[in-house]
Amino acid sequence: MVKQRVRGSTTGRPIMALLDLLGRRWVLRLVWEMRDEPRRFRELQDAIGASPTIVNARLADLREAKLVELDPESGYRLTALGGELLRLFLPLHIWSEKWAKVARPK
Amino acid sequence: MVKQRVRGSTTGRPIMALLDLLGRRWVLRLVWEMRDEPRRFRELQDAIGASPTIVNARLADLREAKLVELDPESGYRLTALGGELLRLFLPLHIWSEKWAKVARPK
DNA sequence: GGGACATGCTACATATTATGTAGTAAAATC
DNA sequence: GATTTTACTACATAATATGTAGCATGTCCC
Repeated sequence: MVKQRVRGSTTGRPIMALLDLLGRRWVLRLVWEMRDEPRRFRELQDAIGASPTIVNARLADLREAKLVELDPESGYRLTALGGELLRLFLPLHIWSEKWAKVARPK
Repeated sequence: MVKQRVRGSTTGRPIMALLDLLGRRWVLRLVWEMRDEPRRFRELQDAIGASPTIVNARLADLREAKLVELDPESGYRLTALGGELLRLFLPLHIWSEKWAKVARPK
């Protein structure tokens, strides 16, 4: 699964590449599931309820992006870089509670 | 396109619903393209390079989530709520530059 | 009033991506 | 050496996105 360019972008600007990566199905959920501690492949699979095929593919994307790494001892975990990204996302948790009161998304 | 439940989640927790919405293809890009000013349907379509079918579907998702609204005078724009979400995302812009130096994602 | 244009949006055949289920291979544990 | 746990792959089916064409409404302009 080799791609020559950033999906959906001709600019190659980092923010576009990042939004593209984060916009792939299950990527945000995977990062979220790893927020507290390392998780095993099957744990992640069960937690998000996706097929092993796609869990594996997305973990590969995240590892290539240096956001996630596999520690054989403990499982998949966020890298230092991945941890930084997660911290940027943490405010979403609180905000989502407020948002849920206004909108009821499908 | 009616769904009974939040995709990929049985909990219904707001953060899961939010991550699900933001994880749909083109959603993050669409929000990003509206960051500065309202954009027309075709502008958005051209900017992100997706098909009108899916642009329309994602705009519908975003409108239903009260993050985006259509002003006939100026085009699609972020709601107050959508603006709040965007502000939470702005740090990503700077961070992505740093990230790009370390990882070269496909 | 009639043509040109911009608007949001739909139709639909094709291509891409995800699912669901089964299974492989290697290492650890009993 | 058999069972269990581990990451991961195969592959047929289903869901989703693409690409292209076009519709319907409104406004501008002569």
